[in-house]
Amino acid sequence: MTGAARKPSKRDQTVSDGLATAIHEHRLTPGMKLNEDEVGEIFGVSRTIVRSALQSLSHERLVVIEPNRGAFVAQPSIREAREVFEARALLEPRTAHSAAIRTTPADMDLLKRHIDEEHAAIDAGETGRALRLSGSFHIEIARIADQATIATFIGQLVARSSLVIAMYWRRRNALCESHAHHALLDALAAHEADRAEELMTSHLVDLVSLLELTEPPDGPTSLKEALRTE
Amino acid sequence: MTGAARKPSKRDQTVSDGLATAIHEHRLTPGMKLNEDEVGEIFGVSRTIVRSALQSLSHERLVVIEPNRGAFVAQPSIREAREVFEARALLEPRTAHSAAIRTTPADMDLLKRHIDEEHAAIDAGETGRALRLSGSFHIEIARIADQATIATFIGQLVARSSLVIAMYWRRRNALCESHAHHALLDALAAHEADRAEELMTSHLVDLVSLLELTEPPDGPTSLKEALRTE
DNA sequence: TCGCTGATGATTGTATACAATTATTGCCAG
DNA sequence: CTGGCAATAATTGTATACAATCATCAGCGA
Repeated sequence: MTGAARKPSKRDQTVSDGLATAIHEHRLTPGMKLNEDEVGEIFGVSRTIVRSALQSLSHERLVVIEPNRGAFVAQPSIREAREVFEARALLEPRTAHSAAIRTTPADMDLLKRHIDEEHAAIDAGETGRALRLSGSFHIEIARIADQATIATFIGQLVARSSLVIAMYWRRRNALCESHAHHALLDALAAHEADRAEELMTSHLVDLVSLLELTEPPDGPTSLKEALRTE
Repeated sequence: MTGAARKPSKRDQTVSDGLATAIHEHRLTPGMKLNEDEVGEIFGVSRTIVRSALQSLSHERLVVIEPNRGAFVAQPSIREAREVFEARALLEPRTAHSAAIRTTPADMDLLKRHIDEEHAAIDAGETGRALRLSGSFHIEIARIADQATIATFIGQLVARSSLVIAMYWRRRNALCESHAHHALLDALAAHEADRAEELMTSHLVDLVSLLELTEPPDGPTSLKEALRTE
């Protein structure tokens, strides 16, 4: 349930969802090459479908397509990383505000279950899954705010954040942010919109502070990529 | 120069730019069917390219792809229309703020020339072109703000606004908004960030006020569309 | 006349074949 | 042994062919 959007005829969606999930869970890491034949064989579809899915992901900036060279998992620059979180800082707090006003008991149940899953994933050591769920939490809030357009943007930003985290999050001391999510949950439950807004703001600030956006990113995945002059 | 983004191998871009421009200029109106063979023949490319371009436009919500039925110019609902301008209200004022701080003389020249072109188009009665240029003005400001990520979002919103205007702008008494753009220009030139922010806010409010978002939209383009039960 | 059903035609969905481009490897001159 | 170059292989870009789905309409029966 990443994003309820257009419908490029189902099979494209399967492939791009599969790839997107793998990226969210850091199983596909920045810079990796996505060979069309290979991907096609994995999902049991032809290159036509794969190309369609890759273009879709490229539009969301999860993948970069270099003409005649192929598709690669995106490697957001430090600047891009900053921009992504600046955009989130612009969109998410107000969205949390709106969400706090509209949160229904059903929404609360969903969010609670979400956090539980997140904890379970952390306890089970499935950091990849935990990370993806952590992002979904933000998307869920955007959905509750009932602003589909903004929710779409936030969805894209969360997805890109996953790449940023993969590249710039050096200190991997477990996702300590679950506390922040809990606090947000409380504010939403109490319909305290202003508090929710503030909590979201500081939560995002915290996230950025956990990144190391002053140094160049990790070395590339493969030697080839390392020695490319681009 | 609508958007400097990914590069799906040049030819897709040509087609999708062509279609997008036509939509911006209201030569393609909401609900129109975009037949793949037809479009392909017009641009001299195969359906492969056309489909790629259509998917791209569908991702930006300018086009809606209905599985097994084809691609149509999007018909934003009243709700979508509101959301688009709410999102703009969230993004553009702060962007104008940033832009005011960073505007260079070169930027000013560009914006001035832009406004001149806009006026020329209005005087020449080319309302379509005027409308497109009016949108580009906003995009230009986002570019000046030097936030590529947010600029991309604004670009999409401006594009969708064009559809909203096509559907909901009943009173077509010339684009009187050029005054607002002039005022913005002045604020940018003077680096008065706060004023630029306020001007942008009120400009967007004005724009929305010119729309009629209380009634259902215009009748469909063709009888077929009219009688569809969707 | 109205409504249903089945055949026909048009359009989209997918796979595959071929062309163009890029990457790799082996070879030879220096 | 090194560096450049040419041949080969691998991969992407595009067009086309075929399959699947949907729209249209004629024909039939009520």
